[in-house]
Amino acid sequence: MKSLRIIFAGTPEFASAHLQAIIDSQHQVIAVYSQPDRPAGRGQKLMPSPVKSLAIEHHIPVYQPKSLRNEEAQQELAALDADLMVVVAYGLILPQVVLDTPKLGCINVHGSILPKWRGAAPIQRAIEAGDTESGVTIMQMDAGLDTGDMLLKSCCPIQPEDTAADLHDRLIEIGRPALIDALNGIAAGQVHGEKQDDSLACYAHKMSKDEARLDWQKSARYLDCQVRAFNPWPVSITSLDDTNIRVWEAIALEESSGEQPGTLIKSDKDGLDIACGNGEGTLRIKRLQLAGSRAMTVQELLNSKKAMFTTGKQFS
RNA sequence: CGCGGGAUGGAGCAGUCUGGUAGCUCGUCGGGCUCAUAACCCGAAGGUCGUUGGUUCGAAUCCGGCUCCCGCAA
Repeated sequence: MKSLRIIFAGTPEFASAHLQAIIDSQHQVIAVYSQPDRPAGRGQKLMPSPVKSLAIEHHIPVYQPKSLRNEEAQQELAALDADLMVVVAYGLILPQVVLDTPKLGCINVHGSILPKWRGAAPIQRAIEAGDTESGVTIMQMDAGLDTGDMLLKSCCPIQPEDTAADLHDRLIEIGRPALIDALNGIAAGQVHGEKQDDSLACYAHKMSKDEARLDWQKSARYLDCQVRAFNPWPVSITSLDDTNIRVWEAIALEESSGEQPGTLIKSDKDGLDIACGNGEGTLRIKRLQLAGSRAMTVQELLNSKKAMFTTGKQFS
């Protein structure tokens, strides 16, 4: 079977895991594209992306243009003379010129079953929406946002307690072999694209901190999903006594109390039970984090902060 | 030098300002009560107070260096 000369473009860990899979395959990664180093972490130190770090480890040349819209970057890419470009969570828009540059075009690994959840945060939005199934789709890229012809799909269930981190890891597990299958198929000329049905499409908007606050008017069922979708980032928050509390783990209970939404109705080792909107259940917080401290279970926290969580108090 | 909080028995914290040989809640172990218990009662074990220098008669506590953790901001 023919070995493809591949340019890999990606940035976060989801991408680096797929890069590793190609490195371990018979195909050859001739160059890596990743977003420019960004100030990250405390102290705003410049941090290389996971993809860049892995590429350096394997002595693969790294390119970090701010954009692929200018000719200089495009010529640089053309000079690499690649067969195919594999794009995974790169974060830059590829102009048509770039899509046409590699002999076999560009393919993308996307963390959803397209056409559902096109866009930046498919994993998180699927969990937030309460989906019971997810997967990865490998597609031939075109100029639209995740609108290209689908080459291969691999599905998996979403468990009721899955966080975005859990699903992320699972999609990596199924994404790696799927990508290699697709590459082998492409190398053998045996892959055929399938058009997406645009009428079934929906969009997964980028996660933002602004939507992280729990709205106690909403149902327990939804808040349960939100907490899992926002874990590990940006992490749902709520407030008590004017201090922010990050909510790492919570579960919806069926029972409703009739109390005002946001009211703490029970507080013990099992968790903090909080009334939700319109008699729509109760949310039990099981793991949370106060400013300056690590995330911990309610049981641990109550050993010292019992007074902070007396029943009847209002979360906002 | 982006702003800020923190490091104390296995866990979560108090004590630090106003230096004087360590306390709370929980866990663990033993015993008791009970038909029984995750409940209750009695008792016990367990800590070089992150590290390193300094001040002092004496430092968890005051001063300097270092390491690590975390919130904000990105």
